[in-house]
Amino acid sequence: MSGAPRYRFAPSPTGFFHVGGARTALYNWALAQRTGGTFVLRIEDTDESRNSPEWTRGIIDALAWLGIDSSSPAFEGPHFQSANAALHVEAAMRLWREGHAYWCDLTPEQVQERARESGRQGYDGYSRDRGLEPGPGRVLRFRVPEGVTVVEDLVRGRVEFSNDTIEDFVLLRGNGTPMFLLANVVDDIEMGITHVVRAEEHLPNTPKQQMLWRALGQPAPVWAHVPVLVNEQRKKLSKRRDKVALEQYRDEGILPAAMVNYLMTLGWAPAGDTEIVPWERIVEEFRLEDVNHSPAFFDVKKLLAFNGDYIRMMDPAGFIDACAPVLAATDLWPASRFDAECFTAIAPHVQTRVAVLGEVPAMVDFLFLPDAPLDDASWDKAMSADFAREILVDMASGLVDCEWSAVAIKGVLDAWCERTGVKLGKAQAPVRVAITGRSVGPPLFESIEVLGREASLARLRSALGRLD
RNA sequence: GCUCCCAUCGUCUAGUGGCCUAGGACACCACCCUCUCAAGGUGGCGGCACGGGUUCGAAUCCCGUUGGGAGUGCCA
Repeated sequence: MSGAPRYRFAPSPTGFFHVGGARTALYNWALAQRTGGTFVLRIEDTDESRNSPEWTRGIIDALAWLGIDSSSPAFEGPHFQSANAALHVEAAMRLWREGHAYWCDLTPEQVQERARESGRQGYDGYSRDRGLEPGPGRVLRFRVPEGVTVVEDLVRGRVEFSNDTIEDFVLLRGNGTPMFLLANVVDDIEMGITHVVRAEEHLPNTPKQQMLWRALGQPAPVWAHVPVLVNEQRKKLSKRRDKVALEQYRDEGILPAAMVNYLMTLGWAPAGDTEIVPWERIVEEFRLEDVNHSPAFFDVKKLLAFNGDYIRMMDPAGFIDACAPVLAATDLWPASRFDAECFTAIAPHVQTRVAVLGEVPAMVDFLFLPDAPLDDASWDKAMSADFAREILVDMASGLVDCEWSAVAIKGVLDAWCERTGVKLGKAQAPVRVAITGRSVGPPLFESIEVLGREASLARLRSALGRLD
């Protein structure tokens, strides 16, 4: 065993990959990368039946999307906690033999009853000195020593817990199965974990775990409890009310680099005046000691802004490639009508106009539909202009034999504007609606060029017909 | 209730006793650019929760108040 640090990451078994978990994973990964350490993935559930292969697969896919590559030498796992049950029980028995734990035959109801009578919280240590042997229905409890437990935390500093506020917690259930807390520590020791970087919500449990490490004869790992992610109500992100599944953002067309960069700026900031920085710089600069102490609001608006920046940073070909999945998945047009060349031609114009890839299909659908997708509000507004009919007639004739380029097409409209004195900004509106169906979208003349002469003329005539 | 954590613009943050008249980013507003919408450019709005100390000097250190949050299972 070398001295290289080993960082444990354990996603909470929720059925999806939580954005908060994603950030913690990134912290661990960045640290492992910089220090030459190892990122140890652990699936933590003492109940094997809940460790579904799909869930594990999903975790690994999500991590890969974030750039945490399971085939990297720095990546280890997944380890399944439930596979180590025998080891957990063995450790518990050792703690009992050495006097660090004792058996208790009280039922949960009896424990509650005693607490109610004495007016004190939790278990009162009733069986501490009764010298009970193991037996069915009996739980093994840890004998919390007197004194104070000091947790040295890399982000919080020194945190003290008076041991008399910690009850003798259960290690082994009445049915003999190990509790999470025990399993966790035994696995950490077994896997040589040196750094535990996780969400702040685990801080109150830390003294218990640290006592377990000591009782098992091991020096505690380095702890780091990072602040939780909250919603606008300043409450911990919840599955019910908040959008917390990483997969959902991925499916909507958030770029992994943008998500990674944004997540890293929650509770931390790279040096300098810009927060948009490549992963390499994050690896170089990120320090747990610099992580903020207070909860951070997960701001989707800012995520979108980051994503827009990342979209614009892509080269045109890269953008086109990135759009492929959303274009293939859309049901806005029949798949057979999609034309890759058309999309390639219009792509640079949509690249500056979207914040997520998911917006792309709706912006170019008019190119792949037989007719302009009609938006009534846009139509009513644009066609109410008194020159609407006139301009459509003029374009319908002008486009018949003009040179087929965006500039030439613009020239036709410019000429009309010159004759009538109508501003181009006004004059383009009815044409835009006739061609694209909407009042907003990519630049008009390029759109017409890409659409083609025949289709454009057909749409102008069809709009004219509709005007009557 | 008990234990623990936290407190800089609306939001995310920089700041570790003098470089602070508190810097940046997102959002918002205005202007410029412009065929719509964006993008881009320029500028603006806006903050150290409160009260006491310590110090020549406090956003920064200490105490208290208030306000938030988390944990409190024979769950993980």
